[in-house]
Amino acid sequence: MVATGSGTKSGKAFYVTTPIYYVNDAPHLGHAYTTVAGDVLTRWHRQRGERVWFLTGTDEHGQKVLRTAESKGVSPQEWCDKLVEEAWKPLWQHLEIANDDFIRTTEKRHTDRVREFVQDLYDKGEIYKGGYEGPYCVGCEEYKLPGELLEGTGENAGKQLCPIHKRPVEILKEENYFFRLSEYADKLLAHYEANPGFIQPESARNEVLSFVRQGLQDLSISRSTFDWGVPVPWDDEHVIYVWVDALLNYATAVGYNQNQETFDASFPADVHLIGKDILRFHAVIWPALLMANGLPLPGRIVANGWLLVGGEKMSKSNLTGISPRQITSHFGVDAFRWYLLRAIAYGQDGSFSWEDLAARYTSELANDYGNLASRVAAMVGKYFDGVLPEASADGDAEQAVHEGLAKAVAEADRKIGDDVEFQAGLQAIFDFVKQVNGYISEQEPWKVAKDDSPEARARLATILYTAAESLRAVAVLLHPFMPASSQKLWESLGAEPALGPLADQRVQEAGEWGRLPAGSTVTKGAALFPRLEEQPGA
RNA sequence: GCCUGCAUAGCUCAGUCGGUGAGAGCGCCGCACUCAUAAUGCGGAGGUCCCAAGUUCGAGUCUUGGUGCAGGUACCA
Repeated sequence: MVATGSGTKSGKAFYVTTPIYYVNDAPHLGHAYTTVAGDVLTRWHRQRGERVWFLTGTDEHGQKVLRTAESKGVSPQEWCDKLVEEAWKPLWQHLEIANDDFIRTTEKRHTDRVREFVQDLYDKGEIYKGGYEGPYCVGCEEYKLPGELLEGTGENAGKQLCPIHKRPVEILKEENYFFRLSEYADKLLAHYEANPGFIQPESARNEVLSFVRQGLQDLSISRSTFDWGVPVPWDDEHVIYVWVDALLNYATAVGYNQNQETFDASFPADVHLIGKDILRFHAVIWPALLMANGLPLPGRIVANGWLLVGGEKMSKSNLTGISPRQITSHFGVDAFRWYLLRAIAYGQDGSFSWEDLAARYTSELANDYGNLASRVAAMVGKYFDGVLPEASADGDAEQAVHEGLAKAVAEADRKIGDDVEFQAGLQAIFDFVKQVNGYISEQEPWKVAKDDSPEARARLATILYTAAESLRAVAVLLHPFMPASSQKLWESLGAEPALGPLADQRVQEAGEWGRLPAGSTVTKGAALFPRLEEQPGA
């Protein structure tokens, strides 16, 4: 857990969540994608000086976990403990995820509050006991909708068949508790209407709109066929439906019904980051539950797309592809974090490939960015003995760089901090890197260095200061994405003695020209992103 | 089946209200340069804008049909 920004503002924290991941198996690329996005978003806001709360965690109840545990011959709690401690938490640590809390739905701080929340709804008349009767497939172990059934033929003539198992379904009846979701359709639509940015991206919003416009049915929120879950407070025969249990983590983790002060300081979330597979739960059921209990609604739900690996969809049921650690062991954690948000427009589906990562790494990280840092540090060392000189001869070329930086900072802050569009923000930052490379090539400091006249020395000093000061800003802007390499650059520029720790640098001030003082000690360290020659088979 | 969205250079994608010869990055080819991680800068080649018909003075951009792909069609999560 990492400390939040020091620039505490009065009022509510900027509260961001990832989904709590279902611990049926080890984390894969898709989980890492959403979690990295949340980490970058919150790190960005911390560097804006805001108080931030970043929550992630695990969803541990439900039939699937129970079954998996049984098949492994352990209790579900043991199974969850093992995965959380040996797979999930270590991966987030490895990826430098600076979450402020990690909630597990099996924790007492969660389960007690869930029971209270559901009891409240029950007391308010939002929950009623009802029966569900419908066609049930024994093979699938779930109810089917009448519309998806097939007409039987031959020996099954006249019967209806499960579309998957092609076996006759049985009509089963089960008693359940239902939440009056149907009464919230209009209220939800009104909220979507009044808050156009509530669901991002636009395509996700449209899907939710068309779904809710068709009308909503009440939601069964209890299960009685298995017991791995939170018992319904007034009826031990039932456990609370895992999704209701899971969604409530966003409230229970920040002190719902436990610590009003903490709760008010965080809740509701400003941004719920999710994968589009769980859009409906977050954009429909979750707000309805909050409305029913008189709680405020989140700022927005931002859904990311599918990650396609080798042309195949990456999902919880399809674990094909590459593990996060395989990638980081070759390219490093920074490059991994950067690539996910650089290569794919957040919200759209995107393909991940080893080849593309290798190509972008070489071109953008090694050649453009890393090499820029390298050439600048080398020249300050060679021509000024590693002491950053003063810029005393600014001209039009320098002015263009100053303006380019201001523009890059404004664009990046708007795209990343406000719009949750990482790709566009990174684009702005890397366009600036390209501009600085161009500036150096045009100014040809290595030629200016051959002239010993005072005028030439002043020009040379100005060129190198301009380049180094540009890098200072880049280190600040890239820190949320690539903490380790940015820190290396910060040290290489000798920025810390005068400016303080990198994590404390404000994005708002990153574009102010001249922050890195002349006299700073510039050292050329190891390459930020060494070229990777091999093409190891994935 | 029904609903929605997408199909633009080798690859990944941008193309606003329809209008001068269709764009970017990467890759490829050439030139310049040598401070730097054989890096950088400049230039070039490369496209029947999925197919067909239609509206229009004019369509990648609108309409209809077709083909292909993706997603949704609620309580596994």
